[in-house]
Amino acid sequence: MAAAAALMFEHGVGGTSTDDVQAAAGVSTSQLYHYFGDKRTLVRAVIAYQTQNVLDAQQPLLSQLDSLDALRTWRDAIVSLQRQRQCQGGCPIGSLAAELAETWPEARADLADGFGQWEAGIRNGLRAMHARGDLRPDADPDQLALATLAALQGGLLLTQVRRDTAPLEAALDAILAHIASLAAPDASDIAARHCP
Amino acid sequence: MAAAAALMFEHGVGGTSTDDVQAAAGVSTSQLYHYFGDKRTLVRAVIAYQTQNVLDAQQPLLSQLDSLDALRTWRDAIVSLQRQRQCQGGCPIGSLAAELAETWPEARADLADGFGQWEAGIRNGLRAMHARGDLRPDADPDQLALATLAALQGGLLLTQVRRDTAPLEAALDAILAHIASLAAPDASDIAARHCP
DNA sequence: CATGTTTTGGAGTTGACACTCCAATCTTGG
DNA sequence: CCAAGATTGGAGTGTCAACTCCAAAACATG
Repeated sequence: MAAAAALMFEHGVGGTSTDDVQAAAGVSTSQLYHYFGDKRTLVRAVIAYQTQNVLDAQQPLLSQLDSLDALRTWRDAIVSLQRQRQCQGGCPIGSLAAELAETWPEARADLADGFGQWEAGIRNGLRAMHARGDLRPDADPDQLALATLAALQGGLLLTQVRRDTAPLEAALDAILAHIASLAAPDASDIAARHCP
Repeated sequence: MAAAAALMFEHGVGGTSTDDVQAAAGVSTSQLYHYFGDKRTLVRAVIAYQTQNVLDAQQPLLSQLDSLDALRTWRDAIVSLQRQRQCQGGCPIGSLAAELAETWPEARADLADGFGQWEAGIRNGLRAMHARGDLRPDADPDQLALATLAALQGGLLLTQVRRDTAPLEAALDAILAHIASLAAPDASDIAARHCP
């Protein structure tokens, strides 16, 4: 399972044969087919596994993503993770999505669901900020959450292709700056403001 | 060539056999191998073809992408194109990138180059705005261009997976709003500004 | 310990796919 | 009109990947 996920992350679904998975996991053909039935089932299991993996990894930061500082810490964590991977591999869910979405409706649904959960994590934080009055009333936290996830995915893709974290940083910094610009000014800001 | 590009856009590179291409293009095996040598060469030709396609399609808008209005028109064009495609297919370059980047260094380089040209198109417009004083001096047009392309790619991916243009719109609107917030205030804005 | 059930090993089958090969056809230059 | 070369058709080949199958081993239950 973990072996299959790792191989498919590295070589794509199409580039990973069941033999490869067997060799990496140290199991025989019959075991693999006994537990998974066929390759499609295996792939869907990998989708679920990777979704869970990503969500678990993000959980600690995601659950408290309700301030600009938290968002910046989150950004830094993602960038440094990508850097330590030498920009190889993009997003585990995003890569699967791009490869499978168009050719396999069931997989697309699974992946849409995975993205949905991720988006929900981000959305919760932004909604909390909004409810607390940290974001201006006219800001739409749901839309910002969607835009943030999109920026992350696009940044990861470009970063993967260019082998350079600059696009990821630019994308996340832009969306964070945008969120910051929608932050409700607090008392001290108002006091400090002056006419030009 | 066009047939191969269309098939690979729809079913991915792995999901497109040389037989499929032959059937779609109405040519025989020997023609295909006479002109392309092998599948790898064909795929690289498809990458070049799609890059050119995208750049040509964007050219009219991209070459004048030097104002907020132009950016908004560009955004609308992309969203409506995606909508009329019923959100199928994502970005021709982005899909290829996600599928091939990790497993084939030469293709990755080709795709990085394609993205580079696209980014350059966006960058030119933003640099023009910056030079003309439409953007605040502390805004970095190069970084904004990168972030814009990333937002577009991420938005397209999520839109493809969810079969709904909302993510694309959210992503592009966020980055455009961010650029707008970096626009240098003109005389009338300053006149209209007042202390709270 | 006996018997039935689940799990495992690995050889074997089937089909698809990238690619080859040579004969037939068309094009070109004299 | 002829010969040399370029181009085309399509059957054929080797490889590889997904999946099957059955016998052997492990395990459970009375």
